Amino acid sequence: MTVTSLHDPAHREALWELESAFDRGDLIHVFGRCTVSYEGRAASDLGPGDRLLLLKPDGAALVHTDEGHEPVNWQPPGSEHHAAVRDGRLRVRSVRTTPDESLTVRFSDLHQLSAMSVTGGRDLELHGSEEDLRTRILERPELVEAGFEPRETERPSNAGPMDVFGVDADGNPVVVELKRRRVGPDAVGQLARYVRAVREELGAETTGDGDVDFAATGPAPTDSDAAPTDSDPAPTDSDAAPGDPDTTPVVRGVLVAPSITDRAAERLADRGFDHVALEPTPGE
Amino acid sequence: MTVTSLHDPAHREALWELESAFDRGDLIHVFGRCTVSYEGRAASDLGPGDRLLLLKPDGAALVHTDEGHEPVNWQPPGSEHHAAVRDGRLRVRSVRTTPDESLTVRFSDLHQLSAMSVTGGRDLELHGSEEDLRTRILERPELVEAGFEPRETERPSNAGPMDVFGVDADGNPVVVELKRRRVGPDAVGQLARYVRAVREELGAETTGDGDVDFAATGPAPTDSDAAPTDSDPAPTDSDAAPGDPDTTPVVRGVLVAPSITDRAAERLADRGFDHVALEPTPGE
DNA sequence: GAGTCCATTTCGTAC
DNA sequence: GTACGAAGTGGACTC
Repeated sequence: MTVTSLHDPAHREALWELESAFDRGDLIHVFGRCTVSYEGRAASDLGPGDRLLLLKPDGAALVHTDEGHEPVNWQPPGSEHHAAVRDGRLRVRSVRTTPDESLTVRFSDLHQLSAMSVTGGRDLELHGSEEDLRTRILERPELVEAGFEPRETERPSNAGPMDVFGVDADGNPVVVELKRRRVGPDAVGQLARYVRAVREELGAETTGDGDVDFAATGPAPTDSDAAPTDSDPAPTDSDAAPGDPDTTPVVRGVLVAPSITDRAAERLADRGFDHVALEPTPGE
Repeated sequence: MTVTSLHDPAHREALWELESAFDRGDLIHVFGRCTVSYEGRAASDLGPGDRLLLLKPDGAALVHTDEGHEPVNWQPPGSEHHAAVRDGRLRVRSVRTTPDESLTVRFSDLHQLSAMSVTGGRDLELHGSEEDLRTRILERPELVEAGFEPRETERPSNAGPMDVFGVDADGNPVVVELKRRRVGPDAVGQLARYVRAVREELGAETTGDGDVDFAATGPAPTDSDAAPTDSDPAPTDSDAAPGDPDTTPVVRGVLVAPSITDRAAERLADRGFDHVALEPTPGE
């Protein structure tokens, strides 16, 4: 028997079944009229209504109405479920710590209670993620631009790890930020942080260590010193190449995403960065 | 009768019940062994296992395993549910457009099917959100700092709407960014965009329109956003009146959040912005 | 519709 | 545990 189901159970009857379902590690479904209150990172109250309460053996609790993708209230995995009868009514409380949070469901009517034993795979194979985009680029770097050579992924920096780090055809360092979908200005800010970190590194260290031979200048000039590539003959507003090429470390920023918003494009242009339109998987 | 429940139904029996439950607008729960496949913005496959499929009358579909807060697969509200029997097995498909996406659940075994009619409130009263923090500040501006005067909320700008805009005791414009919880460097970037936008506005328009009388500087230099660097040696806060007070519009940035990460603090200092530690609701 | 930003985001992962 | 970023993010709201 993999499913135990009670129809319109008495509250105390439901309590017994709940307790034993907790012990069995079942997935539990309680449908009935209830109020819900939550207190923790925030606080909330929900008046009377019919809802579905899902209690998982890993501690997760979900309260669903008949609308929406998201549960109206919930408790994350790792919580502890407790059931009791107070004033003749079933009360289910799910509690966790760090942060201290508790979810309380008070039932006035119980329509159905089911306890289900669950077996089988939980691993999802997902395609089209940012990781797929990275793989695609590492296998075909020319999709970024002709002559691009990836050198590192998740390269650490003061601003955190950057998605892909490499060099262009001219040997200039290139920071690549990947997004699996259309992006707004925030992604440009993220890219800018990484580029800035690399510029500071090169400016500070003044070392051409490793196989990438960068000349070093003083601290990176104000900005907008990205190098125009041949294929990109006019970065909208780069007051290009002011100083001696020999002493100019050009750290470029490239945002790879299927598309970008206008505002993102502006910000990208401000910084002298490039956008490469690319999807995580080769469409069709 | 608010609940219809079938125990170990035949697949065709389940199909009939599903169809009529769709018609009734019921909340539907199907528990059984199944495989799941999704295709749309991304694509995924899930091997055989016991799962709970929740079908809502608004078009939402959720596939839950016995673990996790998040459904392993889903379809958002607005989708259309279709059920059929293929090769003697129940197949449920949920489809939507814009973007084109479909979720397919193929059952090999049906353990239980329930259809529930749902009535009652769905409105949640939530406390402790960013909006509560804004309300708190508008009612007690001194929590930001002595002499602070809020002038506008959701003030529009080139960089989007800023949470709170006002002036400090010296009449300097202040951009306030609110966060209900501890924040990282991204929030500083967001604040910086707004401050930059206001600076450009003041620089560009050179008009003291409205009741706030700001003088104007030249337009912000090319970058000024990502390059605090050397030329901008950490005006820790209110580097008050360096030049002629008459021609110096000091646009300040204030991040209001319960706490911030180290990196965020660095970035904040770089920009010369301030942090005010404040919770959405008065503690206790 | 697209753009922008909040969220009790959740989730994974590295430090 | 904290920090940081991805997500089929979802959801609300504006333009």
